[in-house]
This record gives sequence, structure tokens and C-alpha cells, in this order.
Amino acid sequence: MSGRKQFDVGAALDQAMRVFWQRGYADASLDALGAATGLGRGSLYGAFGGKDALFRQCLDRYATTYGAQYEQALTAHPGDPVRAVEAFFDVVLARIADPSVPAGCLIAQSAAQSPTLKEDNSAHVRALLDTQRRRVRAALAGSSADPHVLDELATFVVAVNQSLALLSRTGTPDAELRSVARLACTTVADTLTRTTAVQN
Amino acid sequence: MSGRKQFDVGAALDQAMRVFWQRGYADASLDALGAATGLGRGSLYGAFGGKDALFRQCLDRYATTYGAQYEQALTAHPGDPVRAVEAFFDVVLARIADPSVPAGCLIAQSAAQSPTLKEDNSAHVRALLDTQRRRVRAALAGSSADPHVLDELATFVVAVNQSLALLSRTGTPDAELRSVARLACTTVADTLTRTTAVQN
DNA sequence: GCCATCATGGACCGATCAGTCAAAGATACT
DNA sequence: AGTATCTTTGACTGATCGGTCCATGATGGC
Repeated sequence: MSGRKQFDVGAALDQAMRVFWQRGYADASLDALGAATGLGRGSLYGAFGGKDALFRQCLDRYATTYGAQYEQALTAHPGDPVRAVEAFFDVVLARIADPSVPAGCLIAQSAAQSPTLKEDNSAHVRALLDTQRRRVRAALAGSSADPHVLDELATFVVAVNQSLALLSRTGTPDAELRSVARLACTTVADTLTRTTAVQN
Repeated sequence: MSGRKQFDVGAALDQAMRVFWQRGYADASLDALGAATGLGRGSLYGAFGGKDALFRQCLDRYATTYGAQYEQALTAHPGDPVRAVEAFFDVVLARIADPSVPAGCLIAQSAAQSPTLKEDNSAHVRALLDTQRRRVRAALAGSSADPHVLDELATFVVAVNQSLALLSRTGTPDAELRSVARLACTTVADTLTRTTAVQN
């Protein structure tokens, strides 16, 4: 009963994304994806082309949606890397605390299952993690510290971000997650002042 | 063709543990578990009693095996919390670098899939994470810093540990993981000296 | 040495998986 | 208005899932 598409592709992608986000790739059945999006199998295959392809598009949608928020937070405090990282963690913590969205983070979830994903999807997850790392690195670029130290700090911030997502999946209370993020921020602050002082 | 057990229960548990560790609960089929252990379905059910029960016993075996190593590392430097945490991360990093064992960490893997596990297994994972946290906390107990700060530091160390496991699953090189651990150690050191100084 | 007991392997079960396909109907072009 | 093109629905396929069951045969107690 059609001729032209009967649904909003973006909205369907949002719903499918949440299913992968909540259950992970393996536990997200096409029936669950169909129920969440309100689409039959034919529509899913016609619009997105199979579970793998749908998953990849959900990864991209996730990266676009939240990557924009990360970018905004990280660039809102030019010249103040510590503030930028704090703002970055604030975005992450706000999303984790948002009850209208699954626990954790789709990227972290996918990273944990990376070895069981098909190689191209696994590579895609790696690329998204690297994008996040480069974004954080760019926010640190203003500092006069050793570039190599900045690389390490960026990796560190991404690592802590992943750990927040993972721990939130086990029901770790928001207050504990906030203190982890706060400690990571002091790491960034201390490391920057230390290496800057040495260099001056 | 038997009368008495034909296999080493512990060795079979080790093999099954690795399957769960590598693939996660959902992707670990009974066929894969049977192939890895060399056991038929009848033996698996007779000895362990179903996939859920087997999974729980694998969690316990993992916790016992590596928990002992954690305990040893954390208590090897009494009165020196920073050294203890460094030793703790050394154990984790050594296991991650060990090619004879799957990437990541079974607990982290299970934590990521926690919402899709049956409630009792999910609770079990939480309990194991809490045990790890208490172990780290005990190693920090000697410090004269604010006990609440020590609680936060213990959670922080556990969080970074989880992130190391998660990142290693995406193929993050050992050197980057080591720098993340090193930064976390400086955070512990700085926080301890800082709050101790304030308190004195 | 006989027999009750038990572990083993493999066939089997219903459920569910991802993916395919054809019938049916709605649209757009001519 | 007629027709070609497209989407949608839902049934269907073969594979695989976790779990059960039973015939087989080895064991240990008596």
C-alpha cells in the first residue's frame, strides 16, 4: 500500500539506534528493530539494506547527533582546555542521566563487542573513537605543553568517557560518575600546568 | 560411555570462560562452548546446568583467577598506595598484552551487556565490580587523606581499569593503554598528596 | 560377576534468527 | 485514464538458537 515512502527515515533511524544502543548488535533482532520503528521487514531492507547496513547508519546518526554536542562543548571555551574538557564531560553526564535515552553510549557498547562485529563495522567504531579523540585533542591544542603529552591526555579523556558509559550500564549512581569525571579533569589541569611550568 | 566424569571440570570452565570473554554472553552459543570445552550438551548440562549457570560459574572463575592477582599486587606495597595502584594496573596491562587470552576483560564485557543479562547475572557482575572497588579502596586505606576522597579514588581506578579493557577490544596499542594508566596513577598520587597536605 | 547408577553423545524439539519474495496497493508520469 | 514504478505487508526459507531426552556403555558397590 504505497508508492512513496510512508515514514520518516530519520525518525526510524532514531528508534533503531536506540535498540542497538540498549541491546547491542547481537541482541537487537530484526523483529525488535521492526517493532521499534513500526516498519515491516521489506521497508527496513528497502530503506536501509540489511542489519549490518542499518547498524552502520545508526552509528553514523549517533556520531552526528552527539558528536555535534561534543564539538560545541569542546569549542565553547577557546584557550581554556580544562573548561573545555569539563564541558565535554558535562554533555556526556547529562546524556547518561537522561532517562529518555538508553544507558551508556552506543560507541562504547559497540567497542565492547568490536571483535564480534564484521570487520567493516568494527573499523567504523574505531574511526568514530578516533574522531572523538581528535576532537578532544583539538581542544587541548592551545596549551603550550608538550604535544605528545596532549596526545596522551586526549586519549585519557576518551578512555574516561568510555568508562563512564560502561559503568552507567551497571547502574552506577550519577554522583560517582561525576566524581570520576571531576578527577579526570584535575588530571588534565595538573598535567597541563606541570608540563607547561617545566617548559617555561 | 562413562560412569565417572571424563573431563577436568576446571579446565572445561577455563575454556568456556574464554568463549564468554571473547564473544560476550549473547554471541557465545552452546555449540561454541561445546566445541571449546570438547563436551557434548549432556555433559555441559550435567556438570554446569544450562547457559546461565555456566556463565555465572565462568564469572566466578574469572574473578577468582584474576582477583587473586589483583589482591596480590594491591597488597604488595603496604603503606604506599600509589605503588599499589601502579602494580594493579601492571597486572591488568600484562593480561591485556597476553596474546594467549582474549582481549579486554570478562567483567567489563559483561558490564557492557548488563542490561540484557538476566537480573541475577547482572547483579553478580555488579557485585564483582564492587569487590574490585573495595580491594582498591583497601589499598588506599593507609593514607591520611579524607576517607570520602579515597572512596572516589577507588571508583576512579576501577573506572580507568574498565576503560583499558574496553579500549583494548578495539585494538588500541599497548603504549596508549600504558599512558592512560600512568596518568591515572599521577591523579591518585596528586590527589593523595594534595588532600593530605590540606589535612596536615 | 551381576546389576543399579551415572556420564556421555547425538538426535530431536519448538522458538527465533536474518534474509527473501511475491501479491497487493498507492503514486506519478504520460 | 492507463500504465509503469515503487513501497509495503506478511508469509516463507534455511540456519541456528537453548534446552530436553534417550540409547549407549563404562563404572563401582555388592
